[in-house]
Amino acid sequence: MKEKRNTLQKRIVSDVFCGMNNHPSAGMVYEAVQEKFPGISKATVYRILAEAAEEGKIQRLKLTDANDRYDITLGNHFHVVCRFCGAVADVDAEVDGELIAQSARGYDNFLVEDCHVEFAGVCESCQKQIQK
Amino acid sequence: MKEKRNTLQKRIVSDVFCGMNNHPSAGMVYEAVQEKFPGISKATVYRILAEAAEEGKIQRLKLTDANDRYDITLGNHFHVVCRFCGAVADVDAEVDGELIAQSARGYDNFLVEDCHVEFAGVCESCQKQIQK
DNA sequence: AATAATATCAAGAACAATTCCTAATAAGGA
DNA sequence: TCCTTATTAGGAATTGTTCTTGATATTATT
Repeated sequence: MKEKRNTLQKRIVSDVFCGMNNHPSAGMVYEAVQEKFPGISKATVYRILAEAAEEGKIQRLKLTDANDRYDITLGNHFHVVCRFCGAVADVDAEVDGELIAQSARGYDNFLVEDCHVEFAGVCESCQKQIQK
Repeated sequence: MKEKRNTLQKRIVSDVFCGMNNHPSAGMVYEAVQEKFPGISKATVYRILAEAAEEGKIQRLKLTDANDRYDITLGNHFHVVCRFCGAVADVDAEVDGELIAQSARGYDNFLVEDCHVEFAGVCESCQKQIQK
C-alpha cells in the first residue's frame, strides 16, 4: 500500500506556501523556505510541490511566463500577470472558455479541447512605482 | 551608423525558417539549419531569430509551452497547441480580446492591458495516431 | 519498545534551453 | 584593396528543474 507520509519537510513547505498568496513558482517557494529552514533541499521543495499538484491538493499553472506557478485555488479560473514584476492574481471574470473554443474548432483540422485565457497588465504596486 | 549586415548565416536561417510553417522554437530552427549547414553555431541561430523579432520581421510567441516559438505571421492572432506533439497552428477566430479584457478590469487592482488566448487540442496527425 | 520495510530526504550531478564571452572572421564603405 | 567594426564559432556560463544515491526517518508489525 502506498502511504503518503506526513513529514516535517512537507509541513514546512505547505506552511510557507500557504503563507504566500502570490502564485509563487517552485523556486520562489524554495527561497522562502530557505529563510526559515535553511536545511531543506531544493529538489525536496520542487518534488513536494509537484506531488501536491498531482494529488490535486494544489494547482500547477502553466502561464506564458516560462516558469510554472503554484496556485492554492483549485478549479478553473484565469489569471492576470504583471508585465513588470511578474506578479500573478486570480481573475474570476465571466469568460466562457467553452464558448470561445467553439468558435475555433476546425482550424487546421485541430480538435480543440480547451482554452487558456491569460491577461497581462500592471499590478497595483508597479502602478505606483511608475507614477513616481 | 549601425549597419545591419546581410550575412550568409542570416540568409540561411531565414531560408530555413521560412521553409518551416510549424511555428518552430529557436532550437527547432537550429536543428533544421544543422541538417543543411552543419557549420552554423547555436548561439548564432538564437541571436538571428531574436534580432529579427526585435526588428519586427517575425514574431516571437510566448505560449504556455515553455519554449518561445517564432511565427512568420505578424499581427495579433491566437494559436492552438497540440497537447501530444506540441504542434502549433494559427487561429484567426473571432475572439475580441479587448472585450474580454474589459470584463477583467479591476481585479486585485490590476490595470489590465492585454489578453492572451491559447487553445489546446489535438493536431490532425496525432488524431490519426490515436485512432490506430 | 524494538525491528523491519520502505518512503523520503539532502546534496550534488545531470539536464535542457538559452545567453554570454572572446578571439577570429568577413561585410560593406572608402 | 584596405579598414573598420559588426558578426560569427565555439565553448563556457547561467537558469530552472529533475534525477541519482546513499543516508535517514516514518509507519506497520511484532
